[in-house]
Amino acid sequence: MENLPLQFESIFSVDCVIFGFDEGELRILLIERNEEPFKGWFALPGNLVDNTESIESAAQRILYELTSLKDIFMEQFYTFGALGRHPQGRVITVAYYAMIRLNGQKDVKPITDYARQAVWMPVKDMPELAFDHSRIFRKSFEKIKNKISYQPIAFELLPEKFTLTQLQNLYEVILNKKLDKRNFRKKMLAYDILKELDEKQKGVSYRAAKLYKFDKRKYAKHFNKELSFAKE
Amino acid sequence: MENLPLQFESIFSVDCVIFGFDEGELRILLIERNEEPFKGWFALPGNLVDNTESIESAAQRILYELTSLKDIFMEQFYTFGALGRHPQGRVITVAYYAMIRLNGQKDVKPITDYARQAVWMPVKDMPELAFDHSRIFRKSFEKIKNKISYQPIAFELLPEKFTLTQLQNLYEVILNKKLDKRNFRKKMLAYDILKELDEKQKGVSYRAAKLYKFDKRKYAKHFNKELSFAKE
DNA sequence: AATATAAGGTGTATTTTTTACACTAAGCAA
DNA sequence: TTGCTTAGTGTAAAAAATACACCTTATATT
Repeated sequence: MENLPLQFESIFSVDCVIFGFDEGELRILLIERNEEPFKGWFALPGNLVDNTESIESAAQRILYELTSLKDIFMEQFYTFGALGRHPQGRVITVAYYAMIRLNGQKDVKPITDYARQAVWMPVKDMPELAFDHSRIFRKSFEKIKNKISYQPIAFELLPEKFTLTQLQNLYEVILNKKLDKRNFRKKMLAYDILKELDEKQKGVSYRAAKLYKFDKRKYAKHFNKELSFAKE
Repeated sequence: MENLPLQFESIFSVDCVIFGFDEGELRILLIERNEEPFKGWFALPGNLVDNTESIESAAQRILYELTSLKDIFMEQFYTFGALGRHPQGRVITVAYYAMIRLNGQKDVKPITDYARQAVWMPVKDMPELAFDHSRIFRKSFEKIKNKISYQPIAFELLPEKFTLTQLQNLYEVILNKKLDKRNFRKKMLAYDILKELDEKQKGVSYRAAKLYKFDKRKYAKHFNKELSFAKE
């Protein structure tokens, strides 16, 4: 952090891993590149950070330009700076992830013509991505997998009103394992962060389930405390 | 990650938060700056990353130049890129932390003259640091506090042979709370990552305690599995 | 109207983990 | 030998995690 020339330039970028959940499927938001290198490849939405903006606001701006999504809260999870990661030179990228609600369809359309399209790609169908984006994606996935185990972040992916079964499905998809229905419900309800609504599912061809809402206030109360050794 | 000029420059830096534990006290490694800005202030060891080195190796090199420490395994924990963090312009810093063993004294001497000295500063006596380094330090401390709660990383700070009481003291210092002796020992031993030695403490003016060693192989075995929801 | 279908919803017993809690043992020093 | 200081130990109670199976309810089908 020293010996600086009085003026300097920087090449930083941000890349965004945006998770969505739809029809029981976990998806992430990709763009199809319309520029070399990797023209025609899928990539994470990402671009260069200006020297006049914070990294966070760059992430917001870039995500908007490439997908039309606005006001998404993203969390930084790792910075990638290996030497060979961009064919044209040294680029260090700060990676962010977010989990968002796909109410029916969120329109995702690039505003610049620099991405040909933006798509919600099912995680299970992920192609090889441009640059080292596959690696970035894998790291983000580990991150949320880990985080969901001790913090109920999964709500951010669900519609505002959801059933316990939907919630469980989401956990099962992210953790990639079956969970016991009774134990799952017991545990979730014991956390006391769900509000049971007087409403039921509609339009299903079987018995409709009760709907729940996530209760932010209670969540904040409970999940400031930590686990395991810190518990005592 | 696009529209790159064919050549470009970067101003990245790394900052290192190195934890040590000595005489029951948690310390971190600081340098006293010998250059403007913040000449005479204490700061985290850090400097600019060359375009020809990976961030990790830059961290190694810089730590060596400023403190003579070599071959320290550091873990990246956050990237700081707020606009005003360096008075001369935009600098994005990737921050690393490490926990190391202070066998008696590790010599810490700057090799460049760009730091006047390097010191092991007790965490409880920390002065306000240069730039936003106080903030970086606080974030690193939260990180290890959190991590120690589910992974026994504390061993890295202790001498190779240590007593259970020393280990407990360290936990207490990091977590900033008293732990129950019997429960602590029970839990630690139950993890089955300690090797009991046939040796005792020497040179103490009271009953000598048994010495233990950390068993890396067993550690690796146990701590690949995760907690809580992932347990089932 | 009766039946089939598909998911919703519920409880208990067992095991494991966490917590709370206090005294004796050993070694050194005076 | 006595006193001082830390080492070292066990048990009971509470809480949390797990394993496990059937009846209920809404809709669709005949």
